Amino acid sequence: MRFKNSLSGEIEEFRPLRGRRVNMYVCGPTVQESFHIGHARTYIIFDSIAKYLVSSGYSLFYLQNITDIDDKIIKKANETDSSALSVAEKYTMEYLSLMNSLRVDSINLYAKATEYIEEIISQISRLMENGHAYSAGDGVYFNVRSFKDYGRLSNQRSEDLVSGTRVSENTNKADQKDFALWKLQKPGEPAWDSPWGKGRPGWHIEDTAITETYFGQEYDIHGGGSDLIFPHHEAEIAQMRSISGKEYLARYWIHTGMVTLNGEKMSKSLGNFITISELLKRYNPREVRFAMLNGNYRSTIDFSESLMEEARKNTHYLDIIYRRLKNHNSAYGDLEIDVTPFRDGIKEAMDGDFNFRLAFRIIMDLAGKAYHDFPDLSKASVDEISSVFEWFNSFTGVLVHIENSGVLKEAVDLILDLRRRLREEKNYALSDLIRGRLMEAGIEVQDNGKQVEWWIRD
RNA sequence: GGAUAGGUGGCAGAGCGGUGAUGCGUGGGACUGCAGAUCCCAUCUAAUAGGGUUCAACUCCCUACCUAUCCUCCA
Repeated sequence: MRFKNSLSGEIEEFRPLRGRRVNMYVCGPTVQESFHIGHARTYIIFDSIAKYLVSSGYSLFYLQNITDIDDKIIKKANETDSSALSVAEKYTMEYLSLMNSLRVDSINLYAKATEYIEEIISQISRLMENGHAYSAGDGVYFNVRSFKDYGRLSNQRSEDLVSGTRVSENTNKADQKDFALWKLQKPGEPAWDSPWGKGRPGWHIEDTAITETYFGQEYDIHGGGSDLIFPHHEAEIAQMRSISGKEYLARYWIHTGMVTLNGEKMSKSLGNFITISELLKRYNPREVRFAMLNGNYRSTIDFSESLMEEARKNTHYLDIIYRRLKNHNSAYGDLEIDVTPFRDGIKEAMDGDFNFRLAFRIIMDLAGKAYHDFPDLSKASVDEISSVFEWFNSFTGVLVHIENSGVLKEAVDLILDLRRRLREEKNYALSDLIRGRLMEAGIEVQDNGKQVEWWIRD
């Protein structure tokens, strides 16, 4: 398996530190505001990458943090006359629920920053002891000059970094590049005890505290949106490596591209975002996943209706074929289709820097072939094709869930059988009424010649 | 100004040093009680500009220009 490592800028062969075991960490959200399509894209991509790693035989520990204490959360709490805790809790719940809707369910553990204060303090103490951090007027800072590789991930030379024009000067810092490890409490702010006084952690330290806890000082993959490369990921590297003295924090870094709206980055601060909830009112989760995966994961995508419509069309096409394969209820033919080239093609696409777009194209080709030859297919071929679909679905999550057993199926089949008789009697008024009512109840019905197909709308 | 991706047909987007992927859209046809879906055909002097390498460049190299993102919080 090969993919682009942002640290080197090269596509590299993936070699985990310990055999088939893989530790992957992805930066989660700050829970202060509703989540938008950009978040959806990043987390859907990593969900699919995680699932692909698992389906390729790796034993994966996928860890994600949730930033539940931060300046913006406090600001939001003040604006809404509530506590930082309740703001964080509200949006944490919303986040988890959205991820659940989007079938993002590969994360083994969500770690909240506030539950790792002890570990955070331990890291800051070690940084103080070995001279990489210092206490200043309003908190504790990391001394960037003390870490020679600062800038390596983002390819920035340390000297080029501070122009001073856009950053409001903080006179407590010894150097403008330095970043906060611990912020001392201001009136009304939530705070924890520490050797440097009551306060709260800076943004970057939670990640290394959490990853050190579960993965140790060096691990395999670190992911996140490309807007986190600088300064966030640079800071994480500086913190952990200054403690560990090791060559790496994570061996491989994967960064996802941004989502723009009318050519401008969708972001909380600009306010030009479409929330995931709004999107889910108009498109089902599988369509959203398709749209977010259907392209190079590192490229910027411009969000548009046509992007979503294309995803909708393609998803529906796959649904039709997959449903037929799974609900095969007519005679089999004797045509054998060799699925090996399709399976290998998808594998090759995915192993080559997670080329979802190409994998999608190949599954579409297989779908077209299956549809075209459907009546002639042998049972073995139907099963083989289904298994390719299922494997594909195991990491993309774009296929429809097939309801092909149970009480509901019995009931719907019965209703549709009665409707079939009405149609034979040309009682279209009643048969259309039944179809209409089933549709209202969320059951799609399609008449394809004599075959009637139905499924539950999602 | 520095860094990182890119600039391909109406749109989205691959691949390849030498047969113009594919999807969406559009046009036409087939099928159909209706709705929906599907199928077939068509849609093309496609490569930001200018140099260079080569028998041959969209594909390699250089230059310019343009776009997005980062250099402040951000997925």
